[in-house]
Amino acid sequence: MRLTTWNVNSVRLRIDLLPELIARTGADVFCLQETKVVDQDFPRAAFAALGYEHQVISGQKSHHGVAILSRLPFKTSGARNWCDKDDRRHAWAKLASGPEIHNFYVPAGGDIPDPDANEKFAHKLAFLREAAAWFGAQKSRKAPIVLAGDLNVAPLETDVWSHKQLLDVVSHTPIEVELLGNWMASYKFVDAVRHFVPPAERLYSWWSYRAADWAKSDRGRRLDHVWVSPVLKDHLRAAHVFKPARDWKPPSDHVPVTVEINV
DNA sequence: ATGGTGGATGCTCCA
Repeated sequence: MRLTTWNVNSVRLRIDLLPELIARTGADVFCLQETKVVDQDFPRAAFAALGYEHQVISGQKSHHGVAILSRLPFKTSGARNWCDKDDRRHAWAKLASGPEIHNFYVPAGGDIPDPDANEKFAHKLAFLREAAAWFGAQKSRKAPIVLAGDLNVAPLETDVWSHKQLLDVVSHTPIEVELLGNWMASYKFVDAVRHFVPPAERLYSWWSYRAADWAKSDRGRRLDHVWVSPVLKDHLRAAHVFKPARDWKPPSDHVPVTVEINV
């Protein structure tokens, strides 16, 4: 099974890139974030026509929004609210024969890395804590789970273009890195991408729109992740960050991340 | 130190 996570920054603007995306990733399952569209306007038919007829969509007007689009059938699927908000930031699907998939869009957190001064940052920290508590409370921590999404945290020093310069920049602050680590530990998740790419090697999945030349300045961050639960660790086959997508027209500021798992 | 761009929306917010 190949699973691709991609923050599309508007699914309707990115829809024409789908055939290329499918050709490049061979995805059986897509986890999309920032779809930015209400469910009734989601381009369901375009995905179905390409073979992704199993869909769970949780969107809202203008902001956020997630979707799982799959060639493989679901046994059950749904969406969940976090932090008592009805932001659409999480969808899940249990494959009929395969793992349970969770797709997350963690709050970006605003600009000021102080929860007292910035309620968006407070929300982000609360979200990370609540997610860790939720997975930690699962009765059996043995289910095969793939957790993917834009987690809006770059945990390793090599996940950002400058560890020192980003220590006080939201996405790479010590408290965010600690809370993301707690979330991983809550279910003993394994970072499926770093399983293949050594931590010493720089790796990014996002480059700001605000650079004159994103590739030349290369000030990226690895915000998009795929984690697997321990039982799937030995089933991991490959991981790939599809950097050329940053030059697609029109580009998302995030690129697709694909993981291949034997299931 | 600052502002830079892009998306959805509707004369601004969010990333």
